[in-house]
Amino acid sequence: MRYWLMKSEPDEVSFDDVLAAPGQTVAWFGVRNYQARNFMRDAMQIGDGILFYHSSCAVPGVAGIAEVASGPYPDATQFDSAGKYFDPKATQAQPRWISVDVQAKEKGRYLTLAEMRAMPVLEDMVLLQKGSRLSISPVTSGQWNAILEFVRTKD
DNA sequence: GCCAACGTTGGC
DNA sequence: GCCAACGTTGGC
Repeated sequence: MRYWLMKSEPDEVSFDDVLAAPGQTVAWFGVRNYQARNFMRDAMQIGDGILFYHSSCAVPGVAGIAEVASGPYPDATQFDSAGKYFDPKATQAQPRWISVDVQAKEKGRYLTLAEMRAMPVLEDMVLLQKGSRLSISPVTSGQWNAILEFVRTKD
């Protein structure tokens, strides 16, 4: 059982979009970074915890709690020549990019990036390191517990 | 829109 | 294999 933070642009897929999806589950598509891909392919297990993070928006932060709901499988968007995630070097026989399914579990208090930076327990988070841009990053159990406690706090 | 930081590409 | 140029990310 591991924990992860996964970034999504809410204009594209927000946490509410996942909550509204059938089974509260969506395919995590569009990862085009090898390190992030390798986390999905090699390290993620069904049931791992996910911090669903909203990036590139007015108030970036953790929007909800989710869970890994499938093993890795080829990301369909790499084969769509009309789409923005098309990769001409990927083939059906040798896919380059993968997806996992993500299921929304719990929506509580929104934890902003600014609030995260103010929490000493989170100072070592990969997300908060200078220059860090990884769209999928590991989270320790200590970081996870602190964030879960915040998310479950009433305002 | 700016720009720092990072990843990828491609010439050599 | 080096590294400059370019493209992307993502906060502000």
